[in-house]
Amino acid sequence: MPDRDRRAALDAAIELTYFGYRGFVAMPDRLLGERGLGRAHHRILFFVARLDRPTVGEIQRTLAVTKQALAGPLRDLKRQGLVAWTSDERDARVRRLSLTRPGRALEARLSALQRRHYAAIFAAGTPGDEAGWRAVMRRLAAGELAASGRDPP
Amino acid sequence: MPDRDRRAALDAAIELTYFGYRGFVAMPDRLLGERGLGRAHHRILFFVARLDRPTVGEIQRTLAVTKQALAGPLRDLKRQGLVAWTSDERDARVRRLSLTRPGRALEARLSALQRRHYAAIFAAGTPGDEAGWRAVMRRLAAGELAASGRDPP
DNA sequence: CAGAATAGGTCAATCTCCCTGACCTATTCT
DNA sequence: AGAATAGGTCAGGGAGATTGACCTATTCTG
Repeated sequence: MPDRDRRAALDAAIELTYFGYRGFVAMPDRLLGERGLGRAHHRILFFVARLDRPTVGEIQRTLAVTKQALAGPLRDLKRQGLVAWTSDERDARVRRLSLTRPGRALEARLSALQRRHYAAIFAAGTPGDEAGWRAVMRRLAAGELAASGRDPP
Repeated sequence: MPDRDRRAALDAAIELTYFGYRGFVAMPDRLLGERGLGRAHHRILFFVARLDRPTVGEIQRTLAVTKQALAGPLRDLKRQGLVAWTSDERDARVRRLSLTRPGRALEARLSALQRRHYAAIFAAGTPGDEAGWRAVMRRLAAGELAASGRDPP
C-alpha cells in the first residue's frame, strides 16, 4: 500500500474515533438532559457502580479530575438521593460511596443504553471484530488506565 | 457464557471507550496547550485539512455545533494566520476555508501524533485487529456520520 | 424587480465543567 | 504533640458550548 493510502487510512481512524465517541454518548446524554444531569454525573454513577464501594479519592483518581471538579456533581447526586456515602470502618476519614436504589436504577438505565448499543454492534459483526476492537482499544487506553490505577479490562 | 459475564464484558467495552478516548486526545492536548489553543481548534484544523476547501457551514454541520460556537475558535485561527478564507467563485456569500502554510504545519504535527499512535497500535496487533476495530467503530459512528452528512470512512 | 431565502458574522446572556489556590475539619500516623 | 492524610468548601476564572436577536451581502424566485 502506498504511503498516502496508509496515511488516509490512519486519518480515517482518527475520524472514526471522533464520530464514534459522539455516537457513544449521544443516547445517554438525551436521558441525562431530562433530569438536569450531565456527562460528569454519568461518569460518577458508572464508576461507583463498578468499583465496589469506592472512596472519593478512588473516583477522583479514576476520572483524573480535581476534588473540586468532583465535589459539584457528587453533591448533586447526593441531594437527588442517587449516591450514598458511609464512613470506612477502619479509617473514619474515608468516605465510601455506593448507589442507592434509585441511583442503581438510573445507572442501570443509562449504562443499559450503551451496553445494548455495543451488544447490537458486536452482534452485527464477527466475533473477530469484537476481539480486534477490544485489542486496539486496550492499547489506546493503556496509558490512561495505568495513570488511573485501574486494572486493564 | 453466562449473562453476567456478557454484561461485564459490555461494561468493559464502555470503560475502554472512555479511557480510549482519553488516550486518544492526551498527546495533541499537550501540544495545543503550549499555543493557547484547545481541542475545538484542533477539530477545525483537522476537518479543514481533510475536506478540500470546505465552507463554514460544512465545518459547522460536520462538527454539529452552532455557528456561534464555531466563530470563536475560527476567529482565533484566522488571527494566528493558520486558516485563510476566500469567497466562493460561484456564490459570493460562501466563504471557503483553507489552511495557510503554518496552519498546515501545525495540523500536520497534531495529526501526526495521532496517526503515529494508531500506526503503532495497529502494528502491535494483527491485521484482523485493525479490521475488526474499524468495523466496530464504523457502526458506532454510523448515526453521527449520517447526521453530519459525511461519507463513511 | 421586489421580496424571500441563504451564508455568514456578531453581541449578549447563560450554562456546564473543569481548573488553581486557599483554608477548614476530622482522623490517623509517627 | 505534630505531621500527614481524606475530604469538604469557598472564591475566582476560563474554555466551550448553548439560545436568541440582529446585522450585512448575496442569490433565488414569483
